[in-house]
Amino acid sequence: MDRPKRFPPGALSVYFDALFLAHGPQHWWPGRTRFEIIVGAILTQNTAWKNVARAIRNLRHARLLTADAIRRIRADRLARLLRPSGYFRQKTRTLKSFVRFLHEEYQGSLSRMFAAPTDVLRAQLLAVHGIGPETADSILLYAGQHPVFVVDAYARRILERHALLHGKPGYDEIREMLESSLPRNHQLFNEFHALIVYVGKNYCRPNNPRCSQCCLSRFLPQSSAAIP
DNA sequence: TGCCAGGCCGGGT
DNA sequence: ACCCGGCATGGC
Repeated sequence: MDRPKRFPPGALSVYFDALFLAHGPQHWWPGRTRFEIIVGAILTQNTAWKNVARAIRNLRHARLLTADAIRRIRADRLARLLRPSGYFRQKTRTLKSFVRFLHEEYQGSLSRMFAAPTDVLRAQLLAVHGIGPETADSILLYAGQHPVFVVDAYARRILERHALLHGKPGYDEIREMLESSLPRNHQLFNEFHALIVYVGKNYCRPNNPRCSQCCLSRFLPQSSAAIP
């Protein structure tokens, strides 16, 4: 069992500084409460945020942005409200599963839940139907301030574009590479992931020649900076 | 008009 | 251990 692979020393820190200087703080995650952040993390699975915002607005108007309210509401009514976010039957089931878990394991208390050790809570979240690695880590980081790096499609694409991933690393391998190449600081992981999403949305898109804007290659040794 | 968006699961090799 | 189809809506 060897040490996780790492990125070139210092490269990620310099990249982060450049992104932050260029684009400023992103104030993530969008959401007024921890529970709303969790709901957003579930609803945004493979879905444009604009659609998620609609569904969250529906929940807010129906006063359903608490775990207890979601636990008590009928599934068919919840599903109607979630409709704009897509996959609404799946997401109804996932939300219901999460609040049941929260109720049974932590008496419905997010404070108690987030007081659990990161690795324990991560495993528990992954056991909830509909919550996978990215959703679990988004919940841990953005709602709970646990220091985990969220690996999403944007992060993967940017790293692949710059030939920083060798072979076909899985989610956890990429996450460990990122976490072990940076100070383990939840505020850094928060801002870094948010900036990656910003750059991914605006520049580093498939077939976009302006992908040079995502800049990562400028901060790497020539040997690892080859862009496909 | 098709293609895509801040994934995840289950069944098949 | 991978690979794939299904899940669904709204925007560009």
